[in-house]
Amino acid sequence: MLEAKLNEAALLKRLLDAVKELVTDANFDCNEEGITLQAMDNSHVALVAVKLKADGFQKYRCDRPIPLGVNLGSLTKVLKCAKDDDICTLKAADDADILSLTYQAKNQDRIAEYEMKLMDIDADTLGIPDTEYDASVTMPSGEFARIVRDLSLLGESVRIEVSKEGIRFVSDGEAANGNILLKQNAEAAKKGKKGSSSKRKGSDDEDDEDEEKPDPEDEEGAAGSDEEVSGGEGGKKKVKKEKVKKEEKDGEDVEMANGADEADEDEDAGEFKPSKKEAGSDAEEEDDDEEEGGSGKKRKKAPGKSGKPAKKAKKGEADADADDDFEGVRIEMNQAVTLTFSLKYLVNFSKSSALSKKVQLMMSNDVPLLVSYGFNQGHIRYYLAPKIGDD
Amino acid sequence: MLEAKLNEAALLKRLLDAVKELVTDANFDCNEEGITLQAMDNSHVALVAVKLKADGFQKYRCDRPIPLGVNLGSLTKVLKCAKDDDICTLKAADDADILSLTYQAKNQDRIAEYEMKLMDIDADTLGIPDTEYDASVTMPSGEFARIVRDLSLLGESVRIEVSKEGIRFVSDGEAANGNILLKQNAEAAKKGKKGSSSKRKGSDDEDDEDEEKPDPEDEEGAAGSDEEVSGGEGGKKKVKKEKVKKEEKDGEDVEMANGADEADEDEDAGEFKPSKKEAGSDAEEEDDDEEEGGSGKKRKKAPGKSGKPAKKAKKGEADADADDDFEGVRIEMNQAVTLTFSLKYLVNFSKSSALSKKVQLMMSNDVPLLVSYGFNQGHIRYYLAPKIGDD
DNA sequence: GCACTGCACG
DNA sequence: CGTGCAGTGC
Repeated sequence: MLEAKLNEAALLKRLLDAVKELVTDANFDCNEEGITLQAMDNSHVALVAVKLKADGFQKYRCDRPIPLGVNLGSLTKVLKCAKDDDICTLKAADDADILSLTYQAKNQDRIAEYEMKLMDIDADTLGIPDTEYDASVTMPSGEFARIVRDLSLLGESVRIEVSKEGIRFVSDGEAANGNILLKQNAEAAKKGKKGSSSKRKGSDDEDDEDEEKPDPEDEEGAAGSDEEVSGGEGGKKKVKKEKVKKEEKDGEDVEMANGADEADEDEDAGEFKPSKKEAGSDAEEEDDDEEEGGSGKKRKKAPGKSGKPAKKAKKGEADADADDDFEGVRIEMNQAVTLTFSLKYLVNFSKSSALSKKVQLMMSNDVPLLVSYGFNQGHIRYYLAPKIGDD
Repeated sequence: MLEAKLNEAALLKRLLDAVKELVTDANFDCNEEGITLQAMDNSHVALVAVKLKADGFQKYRCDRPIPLGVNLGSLTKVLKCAKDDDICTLKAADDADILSLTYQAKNQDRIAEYEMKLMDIDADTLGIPDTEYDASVTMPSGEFARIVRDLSLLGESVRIEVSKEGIRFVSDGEAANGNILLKQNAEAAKKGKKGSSSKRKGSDDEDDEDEEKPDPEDEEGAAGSDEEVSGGEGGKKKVKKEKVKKEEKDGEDVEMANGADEADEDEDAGEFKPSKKEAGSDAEEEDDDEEEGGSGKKRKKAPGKSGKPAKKAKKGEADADADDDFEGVRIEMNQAVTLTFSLKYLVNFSKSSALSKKVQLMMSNDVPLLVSYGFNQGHIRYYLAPKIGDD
């Protein structure tokens, strides 16, 4: 039985607005740790991962893992019936094919109940490769949205170049070329709000639950992250373990083609290859890593990139952006990275701006880009394989 | 070499929004006086003329005349990448086939550079007949836009009747007829802000550079109008010289079919006939008038209509609307005029409302309507031949 | 290939 | 609420 009480329906509404264009149906996987959703987009090029932590709810109870197969269009409609500040309670029986949503006005004088049919969705939930990234850029989410929207007018893809200079977005189109350079704000380097100098790690990614160790300084560290990061706080915030394990889900992991860490299939950059749980062979690849959670770093297969001293990534905070009021651009990198991506997807990702004032881009050469928006209760992350060649 | 720095990208953005639906490609003709664009619409029924004065730029330099052949769709896209208040710099080498646009945030923390391919456009730039108009109506641009949009729902064309009574827009549609009468505001007559009674002329048209004589009382008189109008200030503001010469452009003038002044080809009301510069014969027609600028009145070919004592038209002001805060409808006329126009085009013209709070309609029987929006740095004008008969 | 309708964004 | 863009149908 699931019962999850959310203080503001707005969060769910925004999440669905962000995801519904990318995916039509998906499982909301509920377990005692919270609710996660993972899905590939319809053309299997991008991957979305949403996490809502149990302790972010006003009340949360989930006796045993339940996958709620939802048509996102339907859920969006139902959520439109909620006011932004309604208290929203989700309920489902263990065996249910129905999800109940209750909207309760804060002033108690209105209660609305909706019931939505659930569906059986083939869980092509996936194991997300645990990757270390060579570059992490944190910037205002609105700015990111604006840039990719702008460049999408000119061409199909954007080359993102991260260097000491800053981050540059370049698009070559038929009729026009464009390039936008954002320099790292000077203050970004010294803004050691969380202790170590520029290492504030300032990411919205609060690292997946099993890999990070809660960082006390972090506001959201309290949110119950139980994963440990590789380096001490000194290093650049490189995500040590981006591989999201298929927690509680056994055997359903899918291999991301570009997740270079486990298998060096960098050539697959063009598209993720989700393996259904039924595809035992593929699943195995990831499964071995699945169960270990406590000790961080597991699964860091691409050690070469982690050469730099990883600082104690103070990730762990879903609300990196929430707590970090720094307005500018922060870049943390071990080496320069240049990658090319489809703008169509980035534009889509950038719809999540409503969820966070900041966005974090994590990149390594030949590895899928991670675009991460963190908020108090969790995060939404997108993975997008780079284009190969430089088309 | 051209380098033009505009303090607000918004101006260019609005200009392109206004023009791009009418014309797909056009030359931006740059010379030391500024930048002009003249083009017929795709079906050669309407004509647009845009002027941006050199002194309206924060910085302007143009060593020698350069025509920049631009695809307006592409330029629109590139301009969408600018924020309204970005400082926008246009650059082009003399021989260039590339236009560079740089957007600089006012706060300096972002610099975006775009390069757009230019094209060779057959300069069917045209000489715009210098017409005296029998009636001039200045009204809020939003009101004009609303009226033509409304009437376009009912029918294809509108009959515009200007009389002492006011200005009336009449549309007869299949299912319904409509007519809207705007009376001249009483105050318009006495609002002798500039000296003579209602003659404030309040037009957005600041008359092309060489034809007007600056009128001291006019706020925008300073804008450098050097033409004199026929009558003394007492008369109605009739535009004495609407013929836009092809400044700096030699031989490229085209004759507007309906420009009745030179040749009395009123029968051509249906469509403009642009003559390429190659068409030497046509060009000559207008060229003779081209060079005289200082002494007003030149080129007043249709004296018959100027029978009334034309008041000193205080045109010359590009920012007629800018300086004229008068909110109502002002009519200045020598004789009643009734003309019928295609609403489709008027609706299109009215997209320029973003550029000016006021619009000026200039009409004479059987002559193309001039719809003029003035702003601080210049103007945008549209010419539309009347429908013949009363269909 | 063009036009119309629906969806999404500002 | 209005405008623009994309997808579908004719």
